[in-house]
Amino acid sequence: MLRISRLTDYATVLLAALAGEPAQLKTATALAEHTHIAAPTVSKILKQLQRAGLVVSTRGTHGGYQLARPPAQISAAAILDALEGPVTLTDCAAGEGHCDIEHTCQVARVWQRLNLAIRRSLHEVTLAQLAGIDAAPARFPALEREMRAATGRPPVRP
Amino acid sequence: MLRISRLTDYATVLLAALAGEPAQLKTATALAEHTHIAAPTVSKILKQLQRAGLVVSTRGTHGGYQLARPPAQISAAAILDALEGPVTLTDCAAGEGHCDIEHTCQVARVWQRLNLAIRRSLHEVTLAQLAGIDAAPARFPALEREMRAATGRPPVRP
DNA sequence: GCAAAATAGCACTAAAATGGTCCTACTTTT
DNA sequence: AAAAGTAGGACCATTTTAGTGCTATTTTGC
Repeated sequence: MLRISRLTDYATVLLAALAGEPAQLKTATALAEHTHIAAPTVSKILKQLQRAGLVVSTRGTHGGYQLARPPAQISAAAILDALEGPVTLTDCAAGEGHCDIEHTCQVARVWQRLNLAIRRSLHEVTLAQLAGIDAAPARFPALEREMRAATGRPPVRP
Repeated sequence: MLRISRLTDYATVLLAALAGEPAQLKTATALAEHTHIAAPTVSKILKQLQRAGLVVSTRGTHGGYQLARPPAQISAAAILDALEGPVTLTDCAAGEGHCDIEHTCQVARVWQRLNLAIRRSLHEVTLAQLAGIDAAPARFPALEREMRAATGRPPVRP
């Protein structure tokens, strides 16, 4: 849990490779060689990314793939959505609660809220940062401090 | 992805039920009836929670389970760890990078950092909040604002 | 106009994680 | 000794995930 699927990880690596020279077309096989990911898998992922509008493809002899937007304009959330669709932390959340403890059970509510917080974080991470071509590294420094302020107590022990 | 397994969700519900009257022993079957989770599954989960030290068990005729600590001292991170072990967002992270783009590829690094931020958030959420018996609701308000400050740019579009 | 080089889309298979069940052993109380 | 409970492990079914293969379709170059 709280895991990124391997294909999604591959996708970020492929996009990072494309982010190197955003203007240049790269073929699926070239990307496969460069990243050491199996060629059919690369193909499959690029098709999904194309459908999601993150890369544009050119067919024909000198065809290939390139980013649809500059790396700073592509968020990690967009990549995850492209590969895995919009995901929720739990499925109980949207369902009709048929457990006896509905009224006292905040569980689903809290998960959903946390889920939203995570999605927002993902939204702030850009491909430029993932690819390491952005001067400003991705940082999440104040999360802990903020959480503590919000919950009004010192951190509990694990 | 970014999903909590159903068993982990069940575990939080069971713990929330136990958090109602922390002093009281509850049997596995009683919890099953109360939460509408299948009895063998409840049993299985409680065993795992016991091994992880989140609940204590008493055997014998009037045995049962109860929380090992007050609800405010049990974090969501501890629950996840108990059910799923310490999780990483990707496995590439700890491995020896054998892709050609190592030097320019920050992918693993960023994922790890995000993973850490999420874990810290989970660490701040207490069972008391999950169970709704705490006056202060779990909130993650400033995450977005903080991220924006950290990355120094306006939010990208999805 | 035809061949080559590329992507597009689909279906299918194999493997792994997940969820759930069952059975047997141990412990405490009556 | 019996009953009520937990402990632990083996086991199976289902679903999800990862990967492969095949057949179009499009563009370039000769």
